[in-house]
Amino acid sequence: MSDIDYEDEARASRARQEADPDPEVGGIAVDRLRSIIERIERLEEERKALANDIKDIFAEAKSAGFDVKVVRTLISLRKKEPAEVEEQETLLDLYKRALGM
Amino acid sequence: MSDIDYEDEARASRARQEADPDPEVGGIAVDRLRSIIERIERLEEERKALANDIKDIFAEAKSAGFDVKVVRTLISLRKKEPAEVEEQETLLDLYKRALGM
Amino acid sequence: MSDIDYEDEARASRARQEADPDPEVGGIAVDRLRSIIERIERLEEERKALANDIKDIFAEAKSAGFDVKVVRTLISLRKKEPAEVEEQETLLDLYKRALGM
Amino acid sequence: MSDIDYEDEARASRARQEADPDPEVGGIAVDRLRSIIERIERLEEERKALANDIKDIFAEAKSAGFDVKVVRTLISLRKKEPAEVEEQETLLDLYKRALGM
DNA sequence: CCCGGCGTTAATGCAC
DNA sequence: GTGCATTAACGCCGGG
Repeated sequence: MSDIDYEDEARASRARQEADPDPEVGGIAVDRLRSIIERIERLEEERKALANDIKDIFAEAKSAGFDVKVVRTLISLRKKEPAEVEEQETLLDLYKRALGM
Repeated sequence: MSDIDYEDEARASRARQEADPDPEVGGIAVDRLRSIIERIERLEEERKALANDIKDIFAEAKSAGFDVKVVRTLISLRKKEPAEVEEQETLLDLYKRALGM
Repeated sequence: MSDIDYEDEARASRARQEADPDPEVGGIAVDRLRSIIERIERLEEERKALANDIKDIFAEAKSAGFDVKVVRTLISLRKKEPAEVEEQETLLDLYKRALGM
Repeated sequence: MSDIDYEDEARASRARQEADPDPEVGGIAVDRLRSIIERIERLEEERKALANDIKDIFAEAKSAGFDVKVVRTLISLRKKEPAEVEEQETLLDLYKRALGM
């Protein structure tokens, strides 16, 4: 363990931020770390907001009488290459027949 | 199975979209479904863009010498109530001691 | 916070384990906790072993020329009620037609 | 698309299973596929049974007054190398201090 | 008894 | 190609 007083360091860090081009605490580039974390947190908030919006739309779909699971399937199909989808379906049928299903 | 010709229906649907306030195909409120799916797809694109932004920042963190896994831990800790974190840590220590760890 | 010295308690606990029918450390039923954890760990090991076995079989399937993804789909279909599968497929077709897909 | 009648093939396949060392349906090694799927399904059943056992033990832990979440944390810590855990904790503390947390 | 939320787990895509 | 990290699906759990 280091004997640096990090509380004091933290206070001092803020005091010298204009003067020091690369302030460090315990060998850590404080401002860089803080910037990284805060940008990520901001973006995650936006992501969460979008997730909520999407959830709301699924709820709307449900209340409009659509089968939500099927709507999800449809969306995921639309993401894929049609040729790929066709290929997989063909193989699935083949395997089913092989098993007598 | 219905004997409606859905191909024709699909074409007809597009033709009468201005006139018909609630066009349906096979009992499905087409415009409603289309709207739902397109809005979700749009939001998912935005979500994906944000995910990429976040990934870039983690890459930046890594190249700046930070331990990405620890940065993640830090961010997740910041999301939680401090009291909750403290409580869990206290219990964890208690259980560890009980087991002689 | 308790003022019990857990280090001492831990040592004492080991000393009295034969004598005490319900040994506790810091209010924790030590043997109960240890039993719970060890049983879970044992079962998780078995689970992991089975997961490896399954992975091996998928690898075998792949090297035998089967499309692993399709095999997975097939297995998941077999888990579901046929009526349910049929229902979902019917709805999916209906939605596709509604969207002119 | 092939013009083979898979229904007939499936019936025929069962008829010749003793005689034919490598029966195929539509180019698929039927017995091989069936074997793969059935072995996987069997192993998955065992996996599910183990998962249930584990769940029961967590329920037991809960009713014995243990904090289930903390017990999970404890188990996951025990899976990791102690040196690794120590390293991560040290870094986490360092980063926290750098941020004045 | 059903529903939504949460946590876990399997599946996909990405980076090395 | 392998392993890892993310993301979507599933099942359990608590609340209405």
